[in-house]
Amino acid sequence: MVNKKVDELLKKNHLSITGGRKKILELFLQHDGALSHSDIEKKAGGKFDRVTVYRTLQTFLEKGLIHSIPTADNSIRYALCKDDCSGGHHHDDHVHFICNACGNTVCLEGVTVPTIELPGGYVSMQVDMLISGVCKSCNQ
Amino acid sequence: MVNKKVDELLKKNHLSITGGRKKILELFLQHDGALSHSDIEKKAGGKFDRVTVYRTLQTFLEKGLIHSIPTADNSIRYALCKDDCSGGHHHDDHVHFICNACGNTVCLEGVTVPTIELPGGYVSMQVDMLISGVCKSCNQ
DNA sequence: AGTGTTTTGCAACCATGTTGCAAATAAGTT
DNA sequence: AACTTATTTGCAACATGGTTGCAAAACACT
Repeated sequence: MVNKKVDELLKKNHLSITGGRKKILELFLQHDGALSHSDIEKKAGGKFDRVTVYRTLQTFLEKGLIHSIPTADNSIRYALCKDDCSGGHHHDDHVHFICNACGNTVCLEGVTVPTIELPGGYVSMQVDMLISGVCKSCNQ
Repeated sequence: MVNKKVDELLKKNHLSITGGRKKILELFLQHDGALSHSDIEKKAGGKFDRVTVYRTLQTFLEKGLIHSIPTADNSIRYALCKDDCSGGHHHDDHVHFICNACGNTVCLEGVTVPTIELPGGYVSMQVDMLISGVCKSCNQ
């Protein structure tokens, strides 16, 4: 049951179990891809206030339940962290794929970010890869 | 002289030479780092209308003079394309570094984006790398 | 200098994101 | 189950970011 999983996740992260949080977590679990704020608002059917959605996403981010994906069109997307993003503030490096055809964004879990040689003096703390192209579903 | 270079760049791209465009190009040439829309507005000292800045950036993007850099905080930054981004719509892959200390964003020209093995069915068209950490200047 | 095209500034508008505060809801206790 | 406290929500209001239409100004060309 999805509902049970949602409750567990919230409890594990010391968050009050409320309707809004449950609904948004469910959406993430169901969708299997990244969601933007407006995606969530639409899918939730106007049932929750805009502000609540913003605050919930903010909370989930801080607790490490989701991570944010930068995009070129100024619309942050969020995706569930598998394995709780190794629990805490230190996020893993991610490879994200944005499909130009369907607009969907997915987090490629299997692909590892290669190590990069930076010029002297630069210290890397986090690496994000953004790959755009055509995804599996759209590629016939 | 910077002024001459600016004029040349505009002429080469079949753009009318106007005060606003010259000023914005100068800012990019001087700053050696990525600029956001609001950066430009501030640095230009309120001399130009907000709309003009937006439209100028849009034009520069289309002509391949600048490229946009996705960021995690929903504020697109723009940077000059060295070598005119190999002239045209096909942008090269870029590695961008965002400093958590000074907030500055630079385009690391020397670093090449490694080739990545994507899962079957995925076709890559463009790759962007976003590395955050501490930059050379801030690292003492 | 004169003419046609391009660019600018203004006003108005919509989308996105934030803050303060009172009302509502959840959690913990007896 | 009722009560108390802490947390969360919704509302209003605001700030910022970005777009569009249109008339006036600036530019390019002869």
